[in-house]
Amino acid sequence: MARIKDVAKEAGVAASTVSLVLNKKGYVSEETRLKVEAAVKKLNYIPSEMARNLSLRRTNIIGVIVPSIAHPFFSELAEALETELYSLGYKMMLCCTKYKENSERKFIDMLKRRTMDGIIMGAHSLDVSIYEGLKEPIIAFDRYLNEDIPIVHCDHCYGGRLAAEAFLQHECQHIVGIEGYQGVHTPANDYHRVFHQAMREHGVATDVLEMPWNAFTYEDFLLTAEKLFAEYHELDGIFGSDMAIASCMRVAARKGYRIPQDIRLVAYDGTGMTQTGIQPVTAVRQPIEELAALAAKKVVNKVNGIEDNLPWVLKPRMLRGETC
Amino acid sequence: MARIKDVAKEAGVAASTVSLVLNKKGYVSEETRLKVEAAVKKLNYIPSEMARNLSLRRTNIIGVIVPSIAHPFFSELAEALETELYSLGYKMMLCCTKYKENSERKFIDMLKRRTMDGIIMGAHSLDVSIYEGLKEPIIAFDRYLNEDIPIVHCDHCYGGRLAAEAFLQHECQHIVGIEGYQGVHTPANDYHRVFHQAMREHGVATDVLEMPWNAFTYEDFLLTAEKLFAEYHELDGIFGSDMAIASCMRVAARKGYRIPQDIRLVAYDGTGMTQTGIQPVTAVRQPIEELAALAAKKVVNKVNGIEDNLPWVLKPRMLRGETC
DNA sequence: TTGAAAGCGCTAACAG
DNA sequence: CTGTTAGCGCTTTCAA
Repeated sequence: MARIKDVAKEAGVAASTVSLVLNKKGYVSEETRLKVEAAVKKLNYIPSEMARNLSLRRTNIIGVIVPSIAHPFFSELAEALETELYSLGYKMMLCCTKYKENSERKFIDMLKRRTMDGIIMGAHSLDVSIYEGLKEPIIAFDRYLNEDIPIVHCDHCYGGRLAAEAFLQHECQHIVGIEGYQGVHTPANDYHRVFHQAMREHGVATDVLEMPWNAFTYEDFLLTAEKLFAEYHELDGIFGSDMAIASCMRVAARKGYRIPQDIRLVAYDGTGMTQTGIQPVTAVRQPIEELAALAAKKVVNKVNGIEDNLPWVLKPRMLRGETC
Repeated sequence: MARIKDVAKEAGVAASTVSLVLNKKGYVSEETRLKVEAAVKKLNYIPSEMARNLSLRRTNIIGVIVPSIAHPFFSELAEALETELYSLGYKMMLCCTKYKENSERKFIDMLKRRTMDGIIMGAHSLDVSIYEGLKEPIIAFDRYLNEDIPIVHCDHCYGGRLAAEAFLQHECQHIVGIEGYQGVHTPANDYHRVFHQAMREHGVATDVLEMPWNAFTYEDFLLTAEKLFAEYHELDGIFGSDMAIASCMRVAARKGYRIPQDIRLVAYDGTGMTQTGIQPVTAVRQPIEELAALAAKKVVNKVNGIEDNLPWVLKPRMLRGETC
């Protein structure tokens, strides 16, 4: 492996000059530039990023922490984040916490070790104490971590209202909401709160089925759907995340319910999966790409000590489907 | 930020001794160990990974290149890869090539710059020349890159036969296969080849609809499904990837086809999405977790110069659904 | 416009 | 068992 020294020797200049040429900094005469470029080509020189990182004290890596990536919401989010970070000159290191005891803490350790320059944190932490006093650049995605950590999220109150409006156009009597584990402190809890309140105001009965913590697989959701239909017999509406609704459709169909005649369904998230399959689902769509772009820009700005006045909250919108 | 020097001074020892303690290497007396540990705690010392990387010439990062992560197959794959890599002591850097011109080449450049120690390459490259003469550790996932790059993949010939058997239990006359862009050199092309051959041998007519290159979004698949039903009117069977089949279900339902009475569907991949929704899909399931574990182990072994005799090819299995 | 020299913060021979 | 020394390969003052 050729090093910068070798290139310098080959070109008959100093290493620092090679550095200047490579990074297009300072003033270098055309002549020496050409000599250096020729030497680079001849030796097939490729600078070591590790050395560069150490010298510059930055890696241009942003860590992204999510519970799971095998989940439509997080997979669309991760894709958008990666694309946006890439266009900002950063690479994305991914951590899925779901199956890994303590991995969240280890990831925060990496941040302190400067393995990455900053973090976008979207996992469902129960123990938020590890974020206390953290000086490194970090942005929360749809999670409350602490007062000092800014948080990018969707306007879930508005989302809850959209869902309520969809149901209120029909004559539902009893709607069950499938919620994530309530021990997680997230703005997303708002959409259920607002939804149930709106339904109550209109005299519609609602119930809540809470998912276990960190349950994100198809199996988890199918089990929950089974439980829901076993527990509630009079229901005529279900409100929950895309995965929850997809699983309920499966169980409802098996039990002979017709959708939407017997039972109405509204999904929250509105990822691509709601728009394929036999019946496209009526869904509240979170603006995933825009949220990701925002989070990426904000964390990069933070890394570079730039203040911005980008918004923190973006509005969802309704996707009209055939299930409500 | 405290450095190893500061810790050494605080503990009254040399930096190298601190290093030994931190990395649990060599022999260090209990007494000095305690002194060092106390100093570490007192100064709140966290070693810099960049310096470590430079010194060791390794980052413990594995790059994973896929076309898109917002796609059920790749998202399940990425999750499994990340989990496996994590358990082997590696971090995963992700690159989605779909929307990024030239990003594949840039990623290979990073490998040469030693930004990461190795790569698992699963994107749909058209230009395979960038892999020629590559000395760095790289494993291909379901892609032919060149003679020197080993490739982990599913036994697609067997998968094609499984799909054929599913259809042959019924009386199909005309089956259309939705295929990926054939310009990509991948073992996955085998399953269609084997499938069509088997159908021909049993006197069943088949046709092929080819997707454009790098088309992986829900919209891409919905367009293809529309095209399929516009082009073929007599069809009574469709074979394609999970996403293709999900989209066809949508269009078929809209056109009034009953599934499976009027039209039979078999999906290839068998990701979680096939098992939710109104009708669970009959699918050939690739052993994603096992493939990922294999690819991860192999790339790590390659990074460490270890020869292994782990298998390269794993068999898929049939998931019985309601669509065929 | 260029070069010498001093880091960046850690690891690893090697000597004692 | 511990300290000295010499890197790892690049960047960046600062002088010339």
